[in-house]
Parts: sequence; structure tokens; C-alpha cells
Amino acid sequence: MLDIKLLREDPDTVRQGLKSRGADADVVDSVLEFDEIRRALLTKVEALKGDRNKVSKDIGAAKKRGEDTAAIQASVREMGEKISALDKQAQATTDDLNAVMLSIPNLPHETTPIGLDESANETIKQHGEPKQFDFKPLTHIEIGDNLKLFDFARAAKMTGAGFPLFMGVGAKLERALIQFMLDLHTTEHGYLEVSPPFLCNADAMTGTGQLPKMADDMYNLAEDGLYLIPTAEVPVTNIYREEIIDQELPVYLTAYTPCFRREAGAAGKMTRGLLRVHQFDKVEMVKYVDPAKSDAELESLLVNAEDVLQRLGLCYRVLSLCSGDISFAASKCYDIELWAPGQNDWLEVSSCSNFRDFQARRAGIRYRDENGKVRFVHTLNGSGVALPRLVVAILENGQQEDGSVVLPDVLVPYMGGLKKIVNSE
RNA sequence: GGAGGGAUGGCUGAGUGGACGAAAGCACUGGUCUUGAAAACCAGCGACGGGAGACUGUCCGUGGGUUCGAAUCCCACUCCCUCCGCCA
Repeated sequence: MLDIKLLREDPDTVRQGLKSRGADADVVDSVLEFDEIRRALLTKVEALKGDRNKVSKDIGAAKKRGEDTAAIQASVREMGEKISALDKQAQATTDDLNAVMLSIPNLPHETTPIGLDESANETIKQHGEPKQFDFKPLTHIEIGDNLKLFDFARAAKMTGAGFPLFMGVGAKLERALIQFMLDLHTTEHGYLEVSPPFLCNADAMTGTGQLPKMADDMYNLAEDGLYLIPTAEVPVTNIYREEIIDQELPVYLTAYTPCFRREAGAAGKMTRGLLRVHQFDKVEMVKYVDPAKSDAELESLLVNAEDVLQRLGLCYRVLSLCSGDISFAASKCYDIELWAPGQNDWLEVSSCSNFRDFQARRAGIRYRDENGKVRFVHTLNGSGVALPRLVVAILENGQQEDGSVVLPDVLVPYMGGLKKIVNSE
């Protein structure tokens, strides 16, 4: 949520920011209108309440003296009716105002490239060179079939398309990668491991910005009022919802969770195999930081995510997403894309975002600054990293002409000493 | 699932219709004292909103209700604890 003071004091900056990301700038006018009405109602009803409080106190005193207060009580009753009518109006206006405020996306950071679609994203670095093969590289689907690493057909039988079933070494590879990444972040990058619930309520989803906008993209258990998490960002960022954090910033947390996404309307493009699935595993990093330091914290978050890929020996590039391509709650976002030879394309495996105080304001996450003043923290998160496409890259980059797959060295201990996946038949 | 108990400020905890935004203690901050610290003593110390300001409103788990007036009474819900049942 944006600071309403910014909309009052500098509406043009807000309009400009919203336009730069292709969002509706007219909401600014709705907000200002509701805000003005609301404040007028508040002033009025609060004056009345002040009067009522005074008179009620007088009644109490008069009764103690044994005086008759019937007439004055009747007049206060009338005031009460006026007050409750005005209160209802004020509440309705506040609800309207909140609904609009919650639907407004974050403003792009001053360093976020301006542009309305992905063509304006900037590639800011590339690590390694796409691997050259002297045979035609297979896709992960073919490799997985040959080596019996996953079974999409049977998964579809029990659930449906887009829910992967990993088998044997494939399942173990999934587990090994999770363990490798958590170990790296907790022992070398300074993160505390947490293991959160995989379902969250609507308040939590609103806090991080999934609701109200993304309601259609989430699996919803209506009977229980719960949603399956689309990312660990939701439970982990909501750990401190409606709190004043009483430990020293920054707080670094990392978590493995499965992620569930309906990917509504995404059918058709990039949906084969593991490229786009409804359930996937991910290791996530979340930071709560001092607002003055969030720019630097985003850079180090990116470095932490890159470290995973460098140790796995993979070729990747980093994009700075433009204003039209960053997510609803983000102010600045880096995407990391892995090179996948079988796809002959780059695959997004990580988004590292700075939300500044956008989520903190929605979720009421605050801290005390050096003067003891309560302020909103800045929140950040980054995938560190998402599993299915990482598996795709490892399989497609590690494949040999004989159909086997050589695993990255760092994974060997996590694979029980296995260096190469071969067909066991 | 059943029975009972509970939810009050950073923490512990008092308060059962009126002077209570809330006793007391702890913690914290400032001061006195001290070479310094501790102790003692004094003072301060919730959040959020409206108003240029004086000032003012809201908040005692959440939402409704009763009342001139609700932390306090009534209803519903949520969460926590204890016991019983069930269960990985």
C-alpha cells in the first residue's frame, strides 16, 4: 500500500509512477475524493463524540448528587443516533478508500527501467556462456523419460496436468537441491531457516499483496478461508504481521516450501514438462531491513541467489525488470534466467525484489528506529531458487551423448556420492 | 469432536457500568547522587487517526448489541491453555 500522504501531497508523482507501469492513474482521484469525504465526516462525528463524552460524564456526576437526569439523557440519546449514522457513513467511506488503496500497485524505484512490457527489461549481466554441444541436445522431457526421473502421465491421472511426479533419482535430485540451497543460505549467507505453513488466510495474502488482485491465480479452500501459498514469501513475510519487530534489523529468513499456482490463462505457452507447473518446490529468502539500506540489501540478495547458480556451474543472466514488468508489490526487481540448451532459451528461476514499505504498510510490520520512533520496515525477497527449471537446466546442461547426465560437483555429497545419472536398465 | 478456563500496554498483571488509555511491578529513557558503576530517589514512558494549532477521536482478541455512558453486561466468532476422545 502506498502512503496516502504521498497521494495528498504529490499526486502527480504518483500518477506518473502508475502510468509508467501501465496502471490506471485515475485511481489517484478516487482516493483523494474518498479521503476528503472521510476526513470531513471524521471531523464532524468526532466533535459530536467529544460533546457526548462530556455530557455523559456530567450525567454521572449529577446522578451521584441525586439529581433527575431524564431530560438530558433523552437529548444525548438523540446525539447517539446522529453519531451512529455518521459513524456508518465514515466507515463505509473508509472501506471504499481502503479498497482502492489496496488495489494500487507499488511505484517503481527510481532505478527501475521505464517501459510497458518485457522488451524494455535490461540485461545487466551474464555469467558464463551458453554451452556448445557436438550433438543435438535433448530436452529435459526426453532426458527424464530416458532416465525415468519423472512421470507426467501418471501424475495427470491422480491430479491433472502441471503437477509433476518425480521418481527415483529425479525425486532425490529435488531433495538434494533443496538441502544444498538451504545449507548454503544458512551457513554462508546468514539466513535463519524457517519451515512455515503451506496454507495462509486472506489477511496474510493481503499483507504481501497477492490479494485482492491475484485471487484467481491461487488455489482457494473456501470452506476454511485458506489459500495454498503461491510462494514462501507469503507465510515468511507475514511472520511479523501487525508487529513492531523487537530484534535488531536486518532479519534474514530462508524457507523451503512447495508453491501452488493456478496459472490461470497461461495454457498453451511453455507448458510442457517442468517449464510451467501448478505445484513446484522453491527455496525462498526474505529480508526485513532498515529503509535506508534496502537498496544495498537487494544487491546482496541478488548475490546470494547468484551464488547458488555459480556453485552449480550454470550459465545465467540477470535482468532488471522494467516498470511495466515488475510485480504488483515490487518497486524494483531482478530476474535471473538460466540457459537451457534443450529449450535453446533462457528460463526464469529467480526474482529478487525490493518492496520498500509497500508490504510493511499493508501488513503493519514496523520497527523502532534509533530515536525509538515506530516506522515501517522495508521488505525484500528473492527465490534462492525455484526448483523445476533449475532441474531442467541441470539435466539439459549436464547431458552426455550417451544419454547420461553428469551432476554438478557440489551436489555429489547430497546425492549420496552419485556423480552421474545413467539409465539403470 | 466433548467439557472447562482464558485473551488488558514491550512483559507480568489489577480492574465486574461513570473521574480508566487503564493500578502495581518489571523493562526502558532522562535526571539527582557517585571518581565511575550499582543501589536509592525523582521524572518520563502505548499505538493509530483528525486538526495550522489549542486540542481532539479511536483502540482492553474480532464483530455485533444493550446503555446517557462499556475493558466491565449480552450475543456470535477467532485464537490460546487444561482435561477427555480420536489420530500421523
